[in-house]
Amino acid sequence: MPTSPRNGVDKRRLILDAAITVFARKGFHHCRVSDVADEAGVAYGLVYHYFSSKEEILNELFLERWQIMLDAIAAIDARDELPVREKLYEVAGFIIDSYRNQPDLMKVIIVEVTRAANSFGALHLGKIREAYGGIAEIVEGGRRGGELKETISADFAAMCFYGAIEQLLSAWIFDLLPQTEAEFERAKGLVVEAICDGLALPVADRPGVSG
Amino acid sequence: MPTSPRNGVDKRRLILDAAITVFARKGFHHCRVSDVADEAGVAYGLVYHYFSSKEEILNELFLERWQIMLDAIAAIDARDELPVREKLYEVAGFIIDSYRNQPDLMKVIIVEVTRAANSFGALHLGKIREAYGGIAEIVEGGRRGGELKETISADFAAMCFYGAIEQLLSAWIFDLLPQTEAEFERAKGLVVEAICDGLALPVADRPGVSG
DNA sequence: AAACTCGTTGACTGACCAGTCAATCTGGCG
DNA sequence: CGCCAGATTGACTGGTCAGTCAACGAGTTT
Repeated sequence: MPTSPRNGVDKRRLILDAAITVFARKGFHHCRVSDVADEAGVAYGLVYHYFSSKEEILNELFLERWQIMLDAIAAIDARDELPVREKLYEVAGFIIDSYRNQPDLMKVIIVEVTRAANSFGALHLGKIREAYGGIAEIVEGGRRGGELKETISADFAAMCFYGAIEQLLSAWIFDLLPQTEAEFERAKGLVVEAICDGLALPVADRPGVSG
Repeated sequence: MPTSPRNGVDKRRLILDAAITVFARKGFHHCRVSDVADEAGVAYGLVYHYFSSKEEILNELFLERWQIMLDAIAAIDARDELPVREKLYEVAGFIIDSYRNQPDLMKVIIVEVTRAANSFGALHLGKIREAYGGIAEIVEGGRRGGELKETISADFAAMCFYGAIEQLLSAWIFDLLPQTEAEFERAKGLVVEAICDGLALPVADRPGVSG
């Protein structure tokens, strides 16, 4: 797996970045390896010098980014001084910022990997499960601390939380929701509020029936 | 678009059902049209007698099922006597039962269509948007009736709700959660509780600090 | 029974494309 | 310089597969 750049340019990185663009634009299955090579401004064969197959490129993109997220989740959970709600806010914030900074990459990961895990190896399923697990850890901490209720299992709660975030990203990816800086920031708080406090108005606050 | 069966058997239906099985097992992109034909016990060419392309089969499967769901959501929303919470329970129940009764079909729809809407025409995006819209209508009704809070928009709330459910199905599809009758039933209530009441323990109920 | 309709068959083709490979280039080193 | 290692090139191949099509067959009509 050679990595040393001939001149100042890391061609391997160039190919990975080109793949992000191309996979995001045309979809993994609808693009050719030559599209990636062209986008990278590199000869067709060079792609196979650095990667053993088209799928390995996708693999690499996924694993690289996913690991960063797993580490971030673990780091957030380790900050014992934070209340759960803020930990969850940090997690939502991290994922949303990931999309803000690298929308194409996140699009590829969500559209081509996260929901297509059957086409790929069990490797990815394991990694995805780890993310659930990390969030579940945070929830578990909140339950132990008496901040979260016990009626909903940590795993189930983590799933709802992650599901809401992924749906949010999907909505952005498919242009069903506006993508402005303000919206990104607002969404962080909203998703935490929705999941932590729920949608229901507390009975005490409800208007009288004759209202 | 011919439909009349030669003998008692509707070959078109046979092909559609075979496609569900094959798409679910190998994935849309990783199976051949001949796999579908074989599974249906039908000649290769007959597939093209009833459908103009491989994609049209997937189209048909998606639209057929999705429309049923859209109608169900609208029907649930129309039952004015129900409180929002029960409407949402009905929606969650409908989708979960859809998976219980036709796991392969739901797997295909979620894995190949719902999250891959970029590969397909805007037709599907519109339909998916309609589902969000239908749920948002229900939420909107709940807000008008003073049952749900106003701080979270109906669209955003609908997205969280649908996202949680889809993540739940995904977890079943990829075998990350047990799939028993009891689990299916329990999940219906849990997802509504999580989304309506949230995960947080009301402050009043929290144990004392010196607990 | 001849003619017609249309469901049904499966071999075939034409295009596409992932992956290979032999040749070429470039820079470093003795 | 002469040689080597590794980066880079792009034409080529081998296999795959979606979609076509000419022929066949089983009812139906006249």
